[in-house]
Amino acid sequence: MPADPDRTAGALYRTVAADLRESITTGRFGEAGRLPAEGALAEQYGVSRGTVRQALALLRADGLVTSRRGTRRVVLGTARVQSFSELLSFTHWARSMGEEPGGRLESMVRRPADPAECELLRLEPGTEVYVMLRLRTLSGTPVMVERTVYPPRVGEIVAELPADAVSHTEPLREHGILFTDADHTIDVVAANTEDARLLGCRRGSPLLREKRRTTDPTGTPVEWSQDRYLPGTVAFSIHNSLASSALSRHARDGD
Amino acid sequence: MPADPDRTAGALYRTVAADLRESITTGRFGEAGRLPAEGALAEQYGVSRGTVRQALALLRADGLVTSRRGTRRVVLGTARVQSFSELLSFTHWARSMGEEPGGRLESMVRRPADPAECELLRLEPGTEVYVMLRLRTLSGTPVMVERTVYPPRVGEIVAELPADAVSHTEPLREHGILFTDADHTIDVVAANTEDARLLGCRRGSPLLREKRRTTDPTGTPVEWSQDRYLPGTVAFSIHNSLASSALSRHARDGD
DNA sequence: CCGGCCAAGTTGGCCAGCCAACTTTCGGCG
DNA sequence: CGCCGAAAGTTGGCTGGCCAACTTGGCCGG
Repeated sequence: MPADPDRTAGALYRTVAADLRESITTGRFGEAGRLPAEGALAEQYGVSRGTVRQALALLRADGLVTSRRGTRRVVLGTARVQSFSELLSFTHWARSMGEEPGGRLESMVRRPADPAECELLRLEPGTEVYVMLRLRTLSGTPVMVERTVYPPRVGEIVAELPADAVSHTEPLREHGILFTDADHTIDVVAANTEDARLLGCRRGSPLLREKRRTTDPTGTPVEWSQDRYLPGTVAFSIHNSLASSALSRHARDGD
Repeated sequence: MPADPDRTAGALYRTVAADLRESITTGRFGEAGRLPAEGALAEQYGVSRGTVRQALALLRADGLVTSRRGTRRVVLGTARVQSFSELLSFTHWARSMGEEPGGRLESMVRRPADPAECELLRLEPGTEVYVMLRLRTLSGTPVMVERTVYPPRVGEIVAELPADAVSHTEPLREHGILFTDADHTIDVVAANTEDARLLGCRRGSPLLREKRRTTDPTGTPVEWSQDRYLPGTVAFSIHNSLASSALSRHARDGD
């Protein structure tokens, strides 16, 4: 699967968006320059203005351009937003940076879900889930501990994978398990004994935690994961704007 | 300014979106139920299908509903996405949680910008900037240290505010300084001596850091800020999907 | 009873057009 | 020279329509 989803689909507006994105990042419109008018772009690409507007909406959501009534769009930044899969898949992300991803399976157990897990994965109480613990490495050095809970349908497939499989999301996709929507929560926790042992840090030392709940196109949860990163190895980056915002700030209230 | 931007604008699609959002969060369509068809909604609200689609695009971006070709939309979650201003303004955010925000100005100095600041705020080398250091509190207890660099146009206004002003963004808005787009980067840092003194923690103890660069509608940077939160006081939450994604994961490479 | 095919329902995508709101520019006038 | 107003340019918003792609459920035949 190509890295850029804009290029994959046959949708016209994604093609236009991809082309504009490249023009922007290569500086064709200048550092803080202005884009051609919607009408001009429509004529240039041979599409309707509505299609151009769809393409520009993608760029605006990524924080590449501003847009307000009355003036041409202005280049905001020469973007770095990766594709959705680079965010979900550690493997994909690592490779896009030119690093060699690795994973060591520590444990994989099957047990009844606790009430909280049932709620998150939307399962009947007592359903069996698959709980995985993996140490993830970049070019051999440990950077992250991954604790993932899978519902049966997904866990059955993951359990069959070889223990040294680097990527789990890719085989899952081939089995028809699709990841399309994810909710992330990011905060700080202290390393517990297990974290410390696996990551080679001291117990109590700070880790960047990403909690993630992923669903498939039907809205069915397919994954509930807690990833704990060593400081200095990763940072999360988000763009938001008045036009549309998916980021929020929460008070923490336990796990 | 009302909390919900959907309600403020006269735009039809925002009104529809706000109404649908409420219907979803009050569970009118069920926990994981299905929405009425676009056509049905169009008739119900007396608008065209295109307008309904615009409204639904907002909900999809917020992670409230899925959408795929062939089936009705499905409720994903009963959302918690706040308005854009609740993310940018500590004051607004605190009040929406029922907490009493406070701020103590530690220092406000004017000095030439260093090269990195010039780059970020897009200023000529050597331009004078205003550097602010503030301790932010929730109901009296310190939770965050805020270090903000303002370009002259903005800094001049902030410098005139009383030292005990709780909110800075609100007065700025009244002076015509608008915050519309922001890039956030989230990671972990160790508290330095100053952080430790202000927050009452130990030097070297972990803090959740949010770096933020905010621009106005013209794309001109108006703020560059580093906020450092005590662990356990805040968490950041993001939704992303295959359809559109503004979140990304980065390798850290210094500040 | 099971499986496959077909039709209805639904969303994705694209087009053409219209008007309103807003910004910028430019020229005229004081 | 500077201010103000008009006009041109541009994006936001909304309508109505059309077809394609896809999902679902039911019908029919084996």
